Amino acid sequence: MFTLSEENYLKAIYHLELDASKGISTNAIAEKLDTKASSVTDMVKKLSEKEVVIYKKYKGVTLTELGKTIAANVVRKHRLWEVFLVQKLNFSWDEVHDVAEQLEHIKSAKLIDQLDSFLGFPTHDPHGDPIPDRDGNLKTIEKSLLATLSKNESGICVGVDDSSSEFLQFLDKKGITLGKKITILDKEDFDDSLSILIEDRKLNISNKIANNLYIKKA
Amino acid sequence: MFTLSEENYLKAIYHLELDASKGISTNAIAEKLDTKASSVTDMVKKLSEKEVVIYKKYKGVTLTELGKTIAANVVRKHRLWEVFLVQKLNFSWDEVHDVAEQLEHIKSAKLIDQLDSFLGFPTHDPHGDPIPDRDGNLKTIEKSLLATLSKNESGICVGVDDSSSEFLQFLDKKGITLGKKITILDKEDFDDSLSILIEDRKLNISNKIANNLYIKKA
DNA sequence: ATATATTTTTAGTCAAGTCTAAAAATTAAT
DNA sequence: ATTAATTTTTAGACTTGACTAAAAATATAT
Ligand SMILES: [Mn+2]
Ligand SMILES: [Mn+2]
Ligand SMILES: [Mn+2]
Ligand SMILES: [Mn+2]
Repeated sequence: MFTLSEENYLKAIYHLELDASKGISTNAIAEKLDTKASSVTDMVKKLSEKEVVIYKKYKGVTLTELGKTIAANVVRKHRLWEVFLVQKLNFSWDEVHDVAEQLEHIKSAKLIDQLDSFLGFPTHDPHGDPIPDRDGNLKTIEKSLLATLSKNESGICVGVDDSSSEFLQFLDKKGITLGKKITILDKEDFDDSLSILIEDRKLNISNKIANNLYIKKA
Repeated sequence: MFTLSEENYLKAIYHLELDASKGISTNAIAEKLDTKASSVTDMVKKLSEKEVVIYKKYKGVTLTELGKTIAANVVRKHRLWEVFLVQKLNFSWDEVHDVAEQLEHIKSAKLIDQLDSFLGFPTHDPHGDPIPDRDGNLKTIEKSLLATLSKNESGICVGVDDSSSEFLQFLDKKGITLGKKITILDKEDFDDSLSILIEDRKLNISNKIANNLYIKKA
């Protein structure tokens, strides 16, 4: 059994490994968990003892298969709870993360299986992130940052990169939500801003926004 | 903000105060929480610092109004989650307690309000225990132990005293569930066992069982 | 290649929560 | 009213997870 802290470390390493081929550095973990590098070193030794990470001094850390499974399961729980909060309890997508951070540590296999079923076996959370299955596998869909699309290309908005509540609330204000069709009308070379058509409405968005929105090309 | 441990102590004291007029003893709390008296003394001092209990050395402890409110809210969460597990996730009444022990510590006012609403503002949990409202008030219904009813009296089964999973599974096996009508057909002086009619079925039950079942008299 | 900067680890400390063993206070029994 | 038994508190220690400051290792720059 793993403590709340251990689970959070495993999850952090899991997320960091998704876009990093080498071993994960002490500092990277410390930054992600908003803690100190010395604390990370301590914990990483303990996780290594428990055989959920491989750790060589000064060389960074990688998850073992067991570690990966445990981390994926925490992520699975986090995302299923987020779906629950949005679909059943009328939370908006910018309100769910902090509560899910707590709920992801509840221990009960039956609870999570039944929740999954109750929600109709969702494949993605409210931010478009994939939900790992019971074995920790996640099927990623083909998606591109809106900023990488060319003029006249179009697709469906399927996710966000930054899921801070500030960004999500901004999207709400602009009427940008998952599932909507977006077409690039024009790209401005000067500041890389975009003129887009969202459903049937015209909108100008900055490059910063376009770099945080995922589109599944049509 | 209160830690998980502090919440568990407050809840234990809350439950103990329900049937005890004097101050709650260190030992009683230790037994309820399956911990040592010395640990209780330490924690009780801390709770006293935080003004959620009144504590005088060797004199036991009582909850302050603030302490009562916090404890009642934990109980509210515990029982609402139990309802959720049974009504929405198909748990049986003997499976919910341990998971609810974890869920009761999740911190989010919105979560619990929405859950309450989602469940249709239930007044009682799956074991017949009342659910405190947002202010910590609970309306107790008139109920009597089955063992105290006289021959030919009848009523509805509305709760259990012992809610261990062993007892609950025993009741399941005998077909005794909340909401069913029970009539006393006969009482055996020799061993205080009862012959009862449950709905339209005849059943013999021991005094031990009858002392753990609550009936709302017809 | 050597010096400088950065990263990582170690060493020592701390708070929360628990424990055991011993001392002190209270309660019960003679 | 003493003595004996029980309950409660204190004292000291341990574990987890964090921190600061200093030392050691690695990476970068001249
Ligand atoms: Mn989240
Ligand atoms: Mn998410
Ligand atoms: Mn319960
Ligand atoms: Mn209950």
